[in-house]
Amino acid sequence: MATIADVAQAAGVSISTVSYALSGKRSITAETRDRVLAAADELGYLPHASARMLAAHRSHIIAVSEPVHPDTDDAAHMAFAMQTTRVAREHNYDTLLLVHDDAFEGMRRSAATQLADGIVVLDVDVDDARVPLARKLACPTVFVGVPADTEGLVCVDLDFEAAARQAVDRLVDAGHTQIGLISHREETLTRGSNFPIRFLHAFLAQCEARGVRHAVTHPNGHTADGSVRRLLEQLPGLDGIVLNTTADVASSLSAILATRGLEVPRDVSVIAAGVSFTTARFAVPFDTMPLDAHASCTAAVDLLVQAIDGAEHTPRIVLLPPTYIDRGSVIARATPGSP
Amino acid sequence: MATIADVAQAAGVSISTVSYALSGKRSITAETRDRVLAAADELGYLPHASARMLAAHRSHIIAVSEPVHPDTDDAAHMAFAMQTTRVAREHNYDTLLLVHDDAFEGMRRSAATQLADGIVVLDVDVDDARVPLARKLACPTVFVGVPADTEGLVCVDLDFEAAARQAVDRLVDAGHTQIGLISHREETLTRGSNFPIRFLHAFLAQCEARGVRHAVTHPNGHTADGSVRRLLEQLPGLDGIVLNTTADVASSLSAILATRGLEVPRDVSVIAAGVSFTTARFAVPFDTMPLDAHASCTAAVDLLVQAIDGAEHTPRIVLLPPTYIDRGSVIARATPGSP
DNA sequence: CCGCATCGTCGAAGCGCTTCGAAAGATCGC
DNA sequence: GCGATCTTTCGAAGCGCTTCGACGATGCGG
Repeated sequence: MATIADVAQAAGVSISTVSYALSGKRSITAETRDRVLAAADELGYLPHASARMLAAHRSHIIAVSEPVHPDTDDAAHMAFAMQTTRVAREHNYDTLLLVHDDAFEGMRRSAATQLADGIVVLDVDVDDARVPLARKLACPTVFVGVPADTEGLVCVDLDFEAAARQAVDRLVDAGHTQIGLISHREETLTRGSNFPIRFLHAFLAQCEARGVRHAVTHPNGHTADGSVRRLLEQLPGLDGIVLNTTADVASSLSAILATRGLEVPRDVSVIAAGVSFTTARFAVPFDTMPLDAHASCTAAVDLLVQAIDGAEHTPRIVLLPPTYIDRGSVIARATPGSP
Repeated sequence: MATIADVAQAAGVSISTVSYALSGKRSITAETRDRVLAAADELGYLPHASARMLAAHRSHIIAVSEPVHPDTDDAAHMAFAMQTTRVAREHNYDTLLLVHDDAFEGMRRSAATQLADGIVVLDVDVDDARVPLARKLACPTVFVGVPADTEGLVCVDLDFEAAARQAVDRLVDAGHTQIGLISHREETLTRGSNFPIRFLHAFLAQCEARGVRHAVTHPNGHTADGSVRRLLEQLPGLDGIVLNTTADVASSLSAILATRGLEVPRDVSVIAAGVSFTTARFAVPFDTMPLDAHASCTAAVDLLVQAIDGAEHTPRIVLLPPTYIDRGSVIARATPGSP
């Protein structure tokens, strides 16, 4: 491998001149620069990565922490990791993949050894162990997803409130008249993230605004059993359900509706909004408004690179507009009075 | 961040003593070593990654080249990348993820800058551009999958011949009497990889050995159209099909059989063997014997780490025993004469 | 025509670690 | 009891790069 010294010799200049000619950090005569560039090209010179890292105090590597939660599916994981990698390359960063147990331990390691300049935390849990870790790491970190306690963090996530409004609008526009929201469990609302609460409030507000009958329920177990019962008590003519809940509750919904002779979408339309799991593999796939991998990873990497480059890295939550994915679980209802 | 000098000072020894105490590369008195370890622990010392890389001429990073071919699905990609990462960690290596275009360019870059100590090439194409690249890179490389020209390469792949034999055995054991093989296109056999040929020979040999009627056909387009016609001409009572072909031909099979009133598995059983794509999402999912991510990535990383550590890295093809994945496309046939 | 910027280039000092050779003690045989 | 040998530790030389300060050369105004 050619070193910078080889290039310097070939171009008849000093090592520092080569460095400046290649980095452009000091002015160099055009003629000299061309000679250096030609020599570098000739020799196929590429700077030795670790030497550069050591001297420049910068690795140009971003760590991607990706535990593989059973809730999310592999294809979704891949999409996020890949997007992060793709965007990172555009900023001239490589990505180190940290999976499973190493998603946690690797964060500590790559930060402490200064292997990574920054960290992107994927597949964030409400009560994620990587949150306190990130706080004490002294390494720029961006979360894709919002945990319960966001104190001091930079997070990118779906705009929950917009998702709630859009879900209500979809149903109302399609002629639904009685809409139920299956939210998170009570405990989650009280001691967990404030995002389920914000979703809930936006849902209520939008239902009021559109003048549609509605009801809200919180599951008490891991199925939608009680929730469906309570919704039907309040809204006997229930024809639309919005899900902003956990994967197990959501996946049980179709079967539970079936026990009451209700079928999706024939009798009830369903939209899963602001959920982090995929609904594609459900027996009946639901329309959903997920966190978009492309948009969120682009935003996350942009924020991270800014932070690494010393621009501001103040704690904040960046909310991205939802994208609606139609899987056929919402159909138009004849409005009362129509044929 | 604490440096080795801090540890040395705290332990009251020289820098080199700390280095040797931590690496174990020279003998150090137990008492001294304990003092050093205690000091390192106390200070939370972890060696600076790039300094170590530079001095030791080793990055402890493995690059994972993963273009994302449309043929393979995302979940499969993820499985391979993750397994590679997991196994690499067990050897104390981190993985750099190179995707899309960068799967190629990144290989060159990470090898030339000595960012990576070795490369794992995933999702290998028959005629893969990364093959000639790997040859001139002077960086240990292992392919997971077998390209057409394997000259000078280290590859890990499925044992095609065993897969062919096992496919025939399955069908014969389940009472099938007329088995057809849909192989690759003629051109592929003549100028491409020799693995389709080896599969074909093993298929023929096993059919002879089991004394079952059989026929072979090569598709001429991108569907199984002509192949099915030719097979039925030679075997009017065709009841089993083995696929060792491309994704597009395989995915067209069910529909083409349907035009002749044949249904899988009611009338014809199907096994896809030694194919690199997934059949899980086909309208009718086929039983398959794919390259196992866990086994192949483990083997690949083991080989790679050996090569990096200076043990032998002689070109070779490592073939792994196939695993049968049952998706219900093979059912038992009543043998002639049975009720 | 001299002093003072300005510009382009160079030399050298690190960055934090590994590793070689050697020094200093300890141990042993004769 | 003294040289030979072995053990344990140290000092210093890099690894290949970035970057700071300095230096000679040029251009300018007074």
